[in-house]
Amino acid sequence: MGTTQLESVPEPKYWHLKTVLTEALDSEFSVGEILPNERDLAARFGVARATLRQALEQLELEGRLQRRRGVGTTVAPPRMGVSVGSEQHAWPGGPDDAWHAVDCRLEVPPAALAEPLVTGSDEAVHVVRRSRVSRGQPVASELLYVPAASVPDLSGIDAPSGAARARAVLRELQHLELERQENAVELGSAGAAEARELDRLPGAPVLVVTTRYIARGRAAALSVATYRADTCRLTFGDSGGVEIHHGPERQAS
Amino acid sequence: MGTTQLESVPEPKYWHLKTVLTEALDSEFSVGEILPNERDLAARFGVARATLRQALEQLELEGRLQRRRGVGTTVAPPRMGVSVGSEQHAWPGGPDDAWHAVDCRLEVPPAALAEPLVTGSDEAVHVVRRSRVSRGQPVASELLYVPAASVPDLSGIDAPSGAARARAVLRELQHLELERQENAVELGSAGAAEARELDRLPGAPVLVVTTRYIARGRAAALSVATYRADTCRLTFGDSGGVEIHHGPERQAS
DNA sequence: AAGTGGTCTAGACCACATG
DNA sequence: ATGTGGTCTAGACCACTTT
Repeated sequence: MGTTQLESVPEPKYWHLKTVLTEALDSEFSVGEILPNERDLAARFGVARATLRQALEQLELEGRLQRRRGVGTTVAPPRMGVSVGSEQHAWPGGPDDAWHAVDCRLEVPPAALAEPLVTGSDEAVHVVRRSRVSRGQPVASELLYVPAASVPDLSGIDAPSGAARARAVLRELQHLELERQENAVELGSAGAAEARELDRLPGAPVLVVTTRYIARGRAAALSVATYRADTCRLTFGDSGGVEIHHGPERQAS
Repeated sequence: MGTTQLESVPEPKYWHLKTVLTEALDSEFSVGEILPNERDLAARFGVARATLRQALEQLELEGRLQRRRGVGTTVAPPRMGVSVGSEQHAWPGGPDDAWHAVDCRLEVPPAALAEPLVTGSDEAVHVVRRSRVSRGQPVASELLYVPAASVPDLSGIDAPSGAARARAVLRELQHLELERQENAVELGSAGAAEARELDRLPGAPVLVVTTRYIARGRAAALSVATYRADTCRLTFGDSGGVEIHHGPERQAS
């Protein structure tokens, strides 16, 4: 024959690059190790920097690489499993929940949330801001919308805002009997605020977990939590979750 | 004073573009409507095509747009909620599950899955391929790994492969008593095979749902399901899920 | 054949972190 | 000051769908 009649559908360069890099990561690199810079890598592979970046972007999306402006590109550790929507339903802020309250303000929620909250469109609700840290790294940022009707006894609390008030709202929530909770996960991108909180650039991919807490047949609270998609694997249902390993990938010295 | 001393941190053009486009989508466009082509849009906004594309990519990632090569860019409908990990644990292939079996082969699973499956590294297992369609659109593709030990009575089945054998394997699974299941969700990108199955380009963002089915204290099956991240919102726990609406967005005529 | 989005290039400049 | 990744440009060509 002579010519190998394959390549009738030549795969894009960045795709091939990604494959090569993935194999290199699996076999020749250690977690935490820094890669050559983009200009050198591009030259080494004989492609334009933009093409190389296309491959690196995908690898970062898959949690294999971590890139930081001004610093460099490093090999990322395996994603950490973070548990969401535990089997035994529980209010946020209860014992053994991984969050810590940051702030609380009284605000009118975005129009997009009016329906699931069952509040009037212009009705102000308590907005509790919480953050979640795992292994010393911020992994999620949450906005918890609590209609005033869900925490009727919120009096005698002098703090009009701040972490103290946030904890007070969460404490009052526990008094309600939780019927059930509804969860949803979808892909999103970090807004300016979440990006700062998660130590990422705006637009970074995030997993958005929306939880509706139902009590007495009504939505007593609505949580919108954004998790770093590059570093997190969300586990739910029963304990733990499944560990997936890439390759040899030793620990960097 | 004079100059508005803001813009000390000027936001990137593509970010601003994304904001403008989002507002336009919310107020001036209908679901299914086609946008002007990229060259025209770029010219209209006075930016390079690559910059415009950066904005469009993010909007597609967020499920607001749908782009198809050779066709154009259209306004995407709201994401559809697809239920995963139903509350009442059940084996795959049971009554009222949304999947349909496609194929089944006997293969050695990728090394990365050996540990969660608890099989020997070189042990072949049944690999059932299933696909899931919702509203006439493919939304997910699954590989279900079933160790031979989990389906001991798989004899008298003459079909060595194909959909018939796949259904047989699933049927045999029901005989085991399911202890519990462990779920995890993470972000990934479609490989060549999944991309074809999901009607997307390779590298498209997907939500990977890994489920480990536990019976008699051992992993009796392992499912790796990849969902289209652009069109799907995964719901779990109790029924339904939370509906989020963007804006007016009328239905296209 | 025409029109669309997808890939690729070779540059330039900017924002950020570090020495 | 230097080096990194992030943004942006103005072009070119390719793969695909539709007419």
